[in-house]
Amino acid sequence: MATRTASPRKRPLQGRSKHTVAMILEATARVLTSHGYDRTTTNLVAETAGVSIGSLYEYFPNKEGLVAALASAHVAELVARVDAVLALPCEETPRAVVAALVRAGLEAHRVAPALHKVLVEQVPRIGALADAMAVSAVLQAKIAADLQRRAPALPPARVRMVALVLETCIEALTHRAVVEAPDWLETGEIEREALRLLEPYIERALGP
Amino acid sequence: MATRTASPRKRPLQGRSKHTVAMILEATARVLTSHGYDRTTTNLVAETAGVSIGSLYEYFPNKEGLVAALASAHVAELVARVDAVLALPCEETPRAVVAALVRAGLEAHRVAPALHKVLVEQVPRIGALADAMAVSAVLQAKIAADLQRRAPALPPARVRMVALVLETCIEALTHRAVVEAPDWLETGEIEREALRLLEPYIERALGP
DNA sequence: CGATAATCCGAGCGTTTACTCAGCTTCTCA
DNA sequence: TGAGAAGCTGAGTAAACGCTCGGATTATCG
Repeated sequence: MATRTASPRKRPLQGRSKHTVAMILEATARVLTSHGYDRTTTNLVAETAGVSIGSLYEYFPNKEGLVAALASAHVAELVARVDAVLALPCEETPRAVVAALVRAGLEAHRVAPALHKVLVEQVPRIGALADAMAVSAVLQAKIAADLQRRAPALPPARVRMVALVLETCIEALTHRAVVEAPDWLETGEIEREALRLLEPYIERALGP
Repeated sequence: MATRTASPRKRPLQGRSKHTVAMILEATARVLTSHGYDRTTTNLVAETAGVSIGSLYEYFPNKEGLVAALASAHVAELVARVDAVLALPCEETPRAVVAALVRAGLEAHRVAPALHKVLVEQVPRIGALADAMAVSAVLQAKIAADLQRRAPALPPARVRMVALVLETCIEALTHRAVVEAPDWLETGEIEREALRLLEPYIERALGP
């Protein structure tokens, strides 16, 4: 079983192996959503991808590595979206920024709700997976920095708390929508309600 | 491995066996917090409890059963606390009810934050565990019913949405505090901030 | 073309671990 | 007090599954 800490593996150089890696990741996502984390075996992933188990282990150190790759792709996308929002000009009202953050969180989960559900509910947050899935701290720091920039007068401790609340609620509402009612992701109902919750909060927190 | 669906086992009748079961559950909690879910083996639990593995399987159908017992105890406590809050007289303001709900959520997690952290982060929500850990829907229904009682004029769909937001945010903030800053559970800082967020929201939602 | 590197293959090894069972000990109660 | 019920024991079983390894196949390039 081993569970070694993600040892370095061969990197795909030729187009052939790049394709193989892509197939493996795609298969991982498919197996994960259809079988769940526990019943996802490396052999099944390889078979589903149409490659041999040996090839799989050329590029991924272990089962964790497969899932971590998917998770960090998602995390990277989310971070990118948030960065884009926080690059908005300083003149934007806090409401607008919050609205954009909510939208960013929701957009990032529209792609593959079923996969996200498995990731959230079944994948144990330990080892490499823990790091891969620990976005919240990063996002909170980014949001806090941005808030501080827009409201320099506020004490940093206060800003951090507000960032925590914002990030926590956006993530929670997004995930609830993903796991309990994917429809609401489409209709935008969750988005509207999140704003009803967070806009007054941010106005009071930053405003006079 | 099997993973059969929680088959019925012997129930502890004499005081001796009741004590054994208690020891096993206590050991489960200890091993869970110190080793994590994956590294929690039934043999280790039995050893830690000071009983034989055979005795363990007299009372618990499988590994899931152990964890499910802990989880549903926690869930039962939480539900009881929420029920107590919702039994408050109708004259109470919505703010007061929300404050009480926040407090209930936080109180229920003060007992064993480390255990809750493992339960939330590492235990896969599948099979028996899924049921055991699916409180949110139940709580939302209870909260919705109460809100409707206090504001009969509101459309049911709207009430359900508000209940979802309330329950989601309380749980999320509570869990964040548990896993990221158990201190804030004690200081009451999280509680105050949660109210700053939720009181304006509920007033607008129920009010004129 | 020949040589070297990159890629791919898949049977099977070794370990882990949930769980059983046959027999022993302790309790209950008529 | 003794017979049956309840409880306890722990070495052993069986099966799952992650992962390796020796070797075949294909690409790259002088």
